[in-house]
Amino acid sequence: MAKRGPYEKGEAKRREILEVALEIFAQEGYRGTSLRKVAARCNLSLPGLMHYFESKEDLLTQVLRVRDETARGRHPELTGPDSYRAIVREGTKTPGLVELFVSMSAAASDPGHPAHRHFAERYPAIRGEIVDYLRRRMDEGAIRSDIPPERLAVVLVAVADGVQLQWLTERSMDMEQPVNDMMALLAPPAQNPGDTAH
Amino acid sequence: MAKRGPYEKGEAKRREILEVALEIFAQEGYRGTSLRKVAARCNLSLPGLMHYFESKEDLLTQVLRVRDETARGRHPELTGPDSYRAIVREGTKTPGLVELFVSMSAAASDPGHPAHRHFAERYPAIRGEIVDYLRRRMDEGAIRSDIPPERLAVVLVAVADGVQLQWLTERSMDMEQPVNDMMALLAPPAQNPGDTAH
DNA sequence: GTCTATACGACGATAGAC
DNA sequence: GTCTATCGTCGTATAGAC
Repeated sequence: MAKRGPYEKGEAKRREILEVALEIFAQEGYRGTSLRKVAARCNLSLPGLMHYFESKEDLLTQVLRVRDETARGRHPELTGPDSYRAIVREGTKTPGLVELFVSMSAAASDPGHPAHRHFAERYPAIRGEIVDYLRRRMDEGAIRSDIPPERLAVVLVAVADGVQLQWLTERSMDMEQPVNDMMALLAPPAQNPGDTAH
Repeated sequence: MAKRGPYEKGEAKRREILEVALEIFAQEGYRGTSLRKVAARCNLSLPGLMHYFESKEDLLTQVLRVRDETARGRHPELTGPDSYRAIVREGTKTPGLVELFVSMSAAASDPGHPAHRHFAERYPAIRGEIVDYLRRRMDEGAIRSDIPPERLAVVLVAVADGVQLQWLTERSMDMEQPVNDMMALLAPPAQNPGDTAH
């Protein structure tokens, strides 16, 4: 609102760059793709491209952010395992972006890396959503409640991420099955005779 | 045995390089550590170091292999979750090597990358060991058997890897808890009245 | 604010002398 | 087996046109 005039075009260009970068990484993979190549596809010189970003790491982090938002925004109605399956199904088609995600996870070790903040905020947010889902299903009695939902959320996120690591080298791997198995493990154990059974 | 003479010194030097590299990556992290720095600590020039390896990627892959072997070799008597806990406890002290592992996982996407073969062989091997463990515990009745051990192994490896990803940005995270929770989830459900109960 | 041109230092890789 | 020298490319930094 407050920003008008010159900002308008710049912001549009910035988004264009991010989308082009996203596309290139998806097609040709993140490794071996230089910023000069990205700049060329935007009809820009390298410094021209860097005018919009503080560093390469900054650009990559924003690419990751855009990827996250669009992936989730495409299926806002899905929740719980359904949401996971939809996201995984798209990840299968863009291995380069999965590679980017994993690479950034490693780079984000450094607290000074811009992606550090990104992951530090995203993980709690994602786990929070999962906790909400789990609590709801626990109240319904559809999920065992002997382990607190906060701890289960850590496990579920780990399964989702870890499966991607295996899938990167074993493309034949079914990324949905492990999460399905997890949900099966979360089914409540057989009730004791005098519990809530009729 | 068969290799004598010139090979002897070369092999020793090669191992020395790998150990020095392992040490540097553990201390200063894998990123921002150039091969020239590794070479310097070996009293070698860069080409002198590269005489022993085909490429940087090749060297890194071998570092990863050495790390794997020594980590497992240090606790050969442990099995199942105990083995995992021991390995995790060492990983906590060397974040640089965890970072290296995750980075290599991403790079190994490319079938032409030397680490691709490494992971392609290691994952089935690790899962195989887990399957053996699970089968043993299933026979004892200590673990539920409604999901085949091969599928559970995928889930368990995913949890182990995925927890590391979260831990890289959230160092306060307890890496053992999720695996403990997984083991709790694997406990057999309460038996039906007419099962094997006396 | 937007962008090009140019240069810089460091990287991994390689050729060839010793 | 190890070196010096050099190459091409990377991300980055600065000067200045528009």
